[in-house]
Amino acid sequence: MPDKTGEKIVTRFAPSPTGFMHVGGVRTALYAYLWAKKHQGTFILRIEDTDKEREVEGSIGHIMESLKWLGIDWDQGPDIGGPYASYIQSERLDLYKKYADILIQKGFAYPDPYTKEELDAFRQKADEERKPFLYRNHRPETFGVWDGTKALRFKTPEIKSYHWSDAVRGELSAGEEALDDFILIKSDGYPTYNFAHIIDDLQMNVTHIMRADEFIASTPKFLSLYDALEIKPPVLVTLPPILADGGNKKLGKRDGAKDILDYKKEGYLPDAMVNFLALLGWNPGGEKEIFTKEELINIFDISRIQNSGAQMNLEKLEWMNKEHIKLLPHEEIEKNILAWLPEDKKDPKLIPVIIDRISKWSDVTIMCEAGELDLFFKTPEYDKTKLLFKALPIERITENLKKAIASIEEIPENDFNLENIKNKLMSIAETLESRGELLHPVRYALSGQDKSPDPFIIASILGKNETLQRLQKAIS
RNA sequence: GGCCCUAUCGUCUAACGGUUAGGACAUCGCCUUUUCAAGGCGGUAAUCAGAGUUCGAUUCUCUGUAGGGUCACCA
Repeated sequence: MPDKTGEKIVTRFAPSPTGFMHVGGVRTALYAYLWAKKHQGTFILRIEDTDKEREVEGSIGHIMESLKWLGIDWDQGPDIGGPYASYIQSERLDLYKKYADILIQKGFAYPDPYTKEELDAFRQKADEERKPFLYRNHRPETFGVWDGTKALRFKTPEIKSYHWSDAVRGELSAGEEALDDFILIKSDGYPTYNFAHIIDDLQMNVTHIMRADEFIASTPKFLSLYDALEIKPPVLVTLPPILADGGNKKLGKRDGAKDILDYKKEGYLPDAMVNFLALLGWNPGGEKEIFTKEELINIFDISRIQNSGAQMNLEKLEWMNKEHIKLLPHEEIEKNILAWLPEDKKDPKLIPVIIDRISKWSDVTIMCEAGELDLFFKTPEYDKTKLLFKALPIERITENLKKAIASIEEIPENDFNLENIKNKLMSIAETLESRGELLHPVRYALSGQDKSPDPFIIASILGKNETLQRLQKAIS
């Protein structure tokens, strides 16, 4: 491995600016980042904007914002520059032209004489014959000088079966059918991904290419180009696909893959997202599952990346986010809950009832919208028959409630806290046949709801005065 | 159709020839101060199928099956 020979590890994330980023892209970026950082190497952000048709305005900013949110910081990139600037492919056209000329000189590139219609006809014929379409079957005998108005094709030097090694998948191979004369430079002057990424990785000294497994099929084409250029390819690190939640289809934008920043909007923690994505397709082998970003950098290892696809699992993400919330200092948790509470409910006293009921910050909003906190702000209207506990007569319940009122009145205003309320109420409840016959009516009288936090915490939040008023109302 | 990749509980995964096949999420049950949540404890649940190699296969080989990728002037 290059890292053992002292060669500096250089990885890159090279998205095309065609819209938002989803978890698939983010995980590719994350693995590249973790591997570079683990070796004090360099992580590059490069924008592959060679398809002007598909480009979406604002994507680059969006991509950078997404990575920044997650703390995936790049050492070289479009905004901060670096020794190989520019990091935007459309600004590097001269470089591709230079290498295109080299290929032409070597006799490994030629202008494509066909029109789109002719090409489509070839393709259709191959399709009808149930054969793979191979351009090289139609390669012209002789070709003229490339003047830039036609597409420039790569003339595959040798048609053969390729065998190569992948850091994740091991030994891979493909038949000759995988080799073809692909386009290096399009007729609009922009290079294709197939050509540009190889030139860029070469120039930027990239040592490891993290990529999705859809590129396995075109690897022989790349290898053939490396051969023509007489350069050694970087280590290929093929990542397993991320599958849509509940299915076995690869997660993609058409399948409802979400913008990674939507998770931010929903109140997921970046560390939780990083942790979750790191473990989706890789794992360190132990039984520990909660890791900080720094821990991940230390233990990440490409040799333990998974071969097969992994389903995106929202429930596990939520669980993991909750675990990461628990890691936060208490003040931090309170600050966030308060921030997510609507203006009319920003009361620090509510935090104890909220804190265990959320797995992400937006759950605070959901709780509010469901009216779960309303009972703390207005005296509830309720069905008095529900005060009853099991089949006990109303007289017995009233009697219990009176005892509760009496005991609560004994608590001094200044000592009206959770612990004292609990002690007082429990001391009475213990004397009864069942604790429920006191606790249930009290809880219901205070909350007016079938489901609510326990009576002690409700009372402590309501305060002595309001607690007594509600209990009085129940027996009146 | 050609070429290629993949295959352990529902899901994410551990086990790099010998384990009662382990953990986590989810699920189910019980417990804890009534309900809900949280928490604790416990349960159900998997090696795709068939051959072969081997004293012994989840693990190695082959075949089949299933799923996926790819065959663009997209990346």
